[in-house]
Amino acid sequence: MSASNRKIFVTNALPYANGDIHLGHLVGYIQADIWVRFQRMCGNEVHYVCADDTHGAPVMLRAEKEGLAPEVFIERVRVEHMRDFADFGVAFDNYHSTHSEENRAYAEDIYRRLRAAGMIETRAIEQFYDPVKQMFLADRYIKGECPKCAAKDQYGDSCEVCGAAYAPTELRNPYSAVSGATPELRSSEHYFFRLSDPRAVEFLREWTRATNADGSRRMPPEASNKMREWLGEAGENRLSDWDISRDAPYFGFEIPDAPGKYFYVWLDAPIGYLASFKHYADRVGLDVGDFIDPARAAASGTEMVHFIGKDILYFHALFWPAMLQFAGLRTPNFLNVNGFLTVDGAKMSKSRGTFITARSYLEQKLNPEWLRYYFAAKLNSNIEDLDLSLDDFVAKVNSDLVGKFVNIASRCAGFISKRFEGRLAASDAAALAPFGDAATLAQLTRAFNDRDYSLALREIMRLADVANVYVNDEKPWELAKDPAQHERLHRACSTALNQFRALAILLKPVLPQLAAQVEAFFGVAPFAWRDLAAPLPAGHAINPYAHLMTRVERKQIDALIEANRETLSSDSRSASGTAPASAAPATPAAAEAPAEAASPISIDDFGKVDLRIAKIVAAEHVEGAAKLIKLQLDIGEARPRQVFAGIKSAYDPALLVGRLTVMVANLAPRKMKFGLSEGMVLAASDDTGEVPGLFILSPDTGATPGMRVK
RNA sequence: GGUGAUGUAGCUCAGACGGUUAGAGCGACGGAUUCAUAACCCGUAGGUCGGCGGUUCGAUUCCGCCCAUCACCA
Repeated sequence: MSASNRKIFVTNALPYANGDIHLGHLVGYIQADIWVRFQRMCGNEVHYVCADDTHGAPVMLRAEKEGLAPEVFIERVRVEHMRDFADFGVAFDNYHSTHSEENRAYAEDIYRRLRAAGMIETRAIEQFYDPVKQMFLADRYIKGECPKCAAKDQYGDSCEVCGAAYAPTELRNPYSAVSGATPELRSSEHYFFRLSDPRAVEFLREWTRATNADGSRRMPPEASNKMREWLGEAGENRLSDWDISRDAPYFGFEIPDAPGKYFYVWLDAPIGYLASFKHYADRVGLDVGDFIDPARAAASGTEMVHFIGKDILYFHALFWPAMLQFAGLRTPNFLNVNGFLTVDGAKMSKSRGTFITARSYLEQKLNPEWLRYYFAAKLNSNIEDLDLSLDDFVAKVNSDLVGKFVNIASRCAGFISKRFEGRLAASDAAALAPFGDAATLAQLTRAFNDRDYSLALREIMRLADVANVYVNDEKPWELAKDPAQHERLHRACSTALNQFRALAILLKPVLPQLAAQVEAFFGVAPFAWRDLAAPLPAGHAINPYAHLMTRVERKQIDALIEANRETLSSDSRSASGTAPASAAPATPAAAEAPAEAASPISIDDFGKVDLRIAKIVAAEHVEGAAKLIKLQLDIGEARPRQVFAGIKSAYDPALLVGRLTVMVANLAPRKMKFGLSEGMVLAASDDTGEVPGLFILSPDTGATPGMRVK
């Protein structure tokens, strides 16, 4: 890494707006989030954005099935996705939508530039058409009998029974999966991006092989192998042109100067990275040009890094760089590619209950940081699949995080609080040496930067062992019995706590919530990487220790699996599953009595509370307030209400803007140190403190600001 | 069918540009300890490094074939 600060634009693949976020998605998001947090801790400037990928036939048909306008449907999904990511600590600076004006503008602009560069051509193609539904059908919407083995109800691309692959036109007795009608072949004019153009092939061959200005590679070696395979040898041309248009009806953007033709969802999806970035940059006053104009990006040294799954490598390694290049925009510096998630060595399965949604994980009261740690402990920079072994998950979290890491503070803090008035002594430099060792820190820094988190965590856990051995050798419990050893006790516990502090700093990219608790325990400012340089000095006051993390129990995991198990009869939960989690079967954990309900009140009592749907029109941090976010809430009044909400620990203001929530509108205004608070927003939290987090409420789609809640 | 990746202790994974007794964590077993939400510490057992062949003084590490798993392509 260079000494000067890096300026990095980071994206995660856009999740499709037709289903819940599940643990498989989270691998890539957690991987990217850890990287972003690490870069920021090192003082680098990072802009981290994402968005929902909203266009295409699946969304259109799904919304129709639910009786909603697609715009309404995708907004509902977007809010769910944002909440899932936020709850797992994936802290985007912005979470936008591909169905946005920014994206339309970029898509049209890029298309026009590609057309001007001679990279677009039109061609008539023959495709199945559903005469009842009056739409062209993608391969997956055509079913019929396999031409090889005659198995019934096979999809248009391959047979699940005999494995044969074929074209949809080869199916016997084809029918539309949408309407059941017999499809007819029709011709239609399509628009193509000329990937087979020698200029594109040459560019991609070069782009894959070359490195960035600083000599770093553009993608993992496995990915460039794949690219070579796709591109073929020099002189060879294996690429075919890319069909970027779809006929109406289609949910998407109409192609300029082509009535009735729409951009294929994959054309505008990656452009959504730029759109989300623009949406964010406009808000915070950042100049997008420094990041997307090739000359200016080179001049200012900005980087663009994408985190994607291996299933979409083709789009990001071929189409996307080619699109950017021929539209005169900067190309990515790095594509990080992650593999798929398996559970106990097998593909995620709904019937086995291993298709685990992010929401169900949270509802079973599992700590998101457990999963962040587990994924990090197994992630490296290559494209291999990652296995979530449930027994291993329990063992690793309990042993590493609770048994080793948290235990260090737990076994020493009491002595400092009880005997030394919460103040540290000077530390034993020799015992701290392994934690400040230059070679070790360089290795850890490199491991995080290279996304080799498993290596980093192995090394960090080695250091945790060092700390536990130190405590064992010093035996503070014996020192405590001997008044003559008073100073030695003080020094030993102070040293161990400084060892613990170093570990917490190193773990912060992975465990931001836990690190925040440790920062509060030590009463210090948010940890940065440079804090590793020096321990807390003698005299530093710490706060009383509160237990930092509980253990996972196998029965919690069993309950999670049970909650995700889908039986054949429960088709209320569709394949893409946005069914409310309350539909999950009762489980031991779910059946546990919630906190005692308060004593009954009359309906009149309740009526005194004026609850309103409120739209968050602005949100910002409050200077000097540890817990507060300042919100401007639109409840249909002439002027938005100003409300201070104690939700800073759980929400990023940027992600709140635009959300609907519920507020108490007739609460007496209260003058606070930071200004007048004219109401309160409702949020849920676990009174026992066992489940971390704070959750504000969201109304179902359709509610509008000012509506009364009763 | 083609291409690629993976296959190392019971489990999850490191590692070796070919070279003395192949490593870690977890689990198991034994011991020690009680500060710590039974955590921690010390120790022991466990592997013919997927199979077969080749190159080599020597291969688990290189090459070929085969098997298994996964992915991509057609």
